[in-house]
This record gives sequence, structure tokens and C-alpha cells, in this order.
Amino acid sequence: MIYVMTGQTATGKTARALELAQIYNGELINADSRQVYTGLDIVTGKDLDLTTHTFTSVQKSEQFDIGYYETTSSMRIWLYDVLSPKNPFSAFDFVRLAKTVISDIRSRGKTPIIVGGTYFYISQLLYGASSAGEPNWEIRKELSTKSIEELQEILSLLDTNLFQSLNQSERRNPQRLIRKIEIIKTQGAICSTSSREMQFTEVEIRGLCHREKHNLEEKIRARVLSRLEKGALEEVQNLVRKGYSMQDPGIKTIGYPQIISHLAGDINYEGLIKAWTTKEIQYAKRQMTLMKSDSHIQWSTV
RNA sequence: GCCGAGAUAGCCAAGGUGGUCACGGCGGAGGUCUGAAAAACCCCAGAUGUCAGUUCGACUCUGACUCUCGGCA
Repeated sequence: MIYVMTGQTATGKTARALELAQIYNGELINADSRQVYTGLDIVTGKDLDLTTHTFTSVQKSEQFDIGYYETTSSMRIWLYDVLSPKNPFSAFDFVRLAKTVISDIRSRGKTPIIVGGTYFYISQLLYGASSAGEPNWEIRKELSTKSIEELQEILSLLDTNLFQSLNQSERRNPQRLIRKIEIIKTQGAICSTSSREMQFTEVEIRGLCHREKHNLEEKIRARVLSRLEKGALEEVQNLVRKGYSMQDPGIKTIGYPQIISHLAGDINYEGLIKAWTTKEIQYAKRQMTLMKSDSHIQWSTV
């Protein structure tokens, strides 16, 4: 059995997942695309205060450090602090790492509990059977200098039918165009018949969402304020001092650009709170747009 | 009180010889997504301070009023 705890931001997913872990003798696997980064703690809301703060590394490679934090009640939380914010991380990486951890947890007779708001990662783990292959950052870098018109033309030349079938949103989305070109260049073609079947036999997916929009707004605002109190500004100052900037993949995370602007004097404190809160609310909205198409999710409201 | 500048959407804001006026950005609603997803992208709604005058026609010109911001007293 695998449990999945997902849903909107600021709904208390981690707390609920820990309850599940208690009941089912489980261990948590983080499915949050930001909390995999080292050093992004307060702003991303890593629940390290629930742990003993000691990271136990289990499998370390050049790219990734797979390990866990142990909670005060001796439960493990995996896939925090996997890599530096300097490096890109992808759904491909997540699926690979999560599968490794799932095997490890099961081999010890425990239950994997996947928890996080990055539904895209979760969907790729649960349903993604694509043979499309991993990201090729060389090709992406090369294509990133092209204009949107150039990208459209390149893709159109490679596969006219595919390009014709794209909607406006995708045609004008450089990242999506680059990804498609990348697949064709590395695989020869895009396999359109790849399945969307459940990869595991027994899975229970639970989702948490806010009952009303104003609940969400209040919760998020309160959480932003509490993160600032906990030292979000200092966290960012340290990162900046260590040479991290908005260009780094990990820093392209809600909260960081806004705080950096504030530290640079571009926006005042009130402006920072507002900008950060607004981005979080917009994110929560996008999460729902994506998640509500999954009929397997059992929803509850908070 | 006087002088000057201004008043365009929830906020910021561009404009033009008077001709269906109305560029953008933010915010708001909705959406897209098969390994960048806290990303990237699509799309929709919404405005000329008030009152008069000139005119076939005023957001644009004139006057008064109201309000705002500077400066002087």
C-alpha cells in the first residue's frame, strides 16, 4: 500500500501525513519540488522543527543526496535536501529518487507515504509511463536563446502534425516547445500513445483544499508573516551572501525573488508581504486547476 | 488665500490635429500542461472626477465646481 497526501498549499499536509505514518507504520517521502533543495528552509516551509535536525545520508551520488530526517517520534522524512539550489531538478529525477526510496521503505516492512503539493511530480510517479526520457540540459540551453517564432518553426519542421495539434497556450510556451523539440531530437519522435495507467497496485490518494477562498487568503497571509518572523529575510541574506541569485533554479521559488527585491530596496516591507502572499494565492489556485482533473483524489476541505 | 500641476478600470499608467477613441503592466476570473511545475504559457472581464458650454460629434477644446499633489503666503 502507498498513501499519497497532496493538495493546496497551507492546508497542513505534512501534519496529516504524519498521522497516517503513525497509523500505518509509515515513512514520509517529500513530493515538494522546492523542499528538495538544501538551504531553502524557512521560505519553503520545510518542517524541520518537527525533526531532530540531523540528516542521515543513505545514498549519495555526484548529483543527489538521498537521505532522511528523523522526527522526534522516530519517523523518517525522505527527500528533503537532495541537491543545491544551483542545480536543476526535474520530475524525472523525482520519480527515480522516489522509486528508490519506496523500495527501501518497503524492504524494511514500512509503508511509503508521499506528501507534497507538487502534483506534477506525483502524477508522473503514479501514472507516468512515458518513454520520453530525461531532460537534456544541453539541448535546452542551446534552444533557450531562440525566439518563440524560431522555436515554433523548428518544431513545425520536425513534426508538422504535432505542431498543428498544439493549442495557443502550448504554441507560445517556450519551455513546452523546447521540451517537444528535445524529445524528437533525442528519441526520434514523440510517442503519442504512452499510457497513463496507475503504476502501483494499491494506492490511496488524499487531497486537502481550502473550503473558501478567503480561508486560503487568511491562512497564506498568516503563514507568510510567520515565515518572516522565523527569519526568512536572514535565510535569503545568507543565500545571497553565498552567491545564490534569482538565476539559480532553486531560487526561482515563490518568496525568494520578492525578498531579494525587498533587500535590494526595490519594494518596502508591506509590498513584500503583499507580493509574496499574492504569489502563494495564485499558486494555490493553479494547484487546484491541475489536481481537480484527477478523479482518484479523495478530497477533504480544511 | 494665491500660483502651478494633475484627475483615464481595484492599483500604476500611455496617448492623440475633436470622428465607433482607449496601449500597456499589476491585481481579478477562467484555463493549458506526459520528465523545468512554487515553472512556463493561454485567455476573459473592467475606465475617461462632477456640471455646463462650443460642436453634426467632446475623453480630447472652453468655463465653473470638487478633490489630490507641489510651491508661496
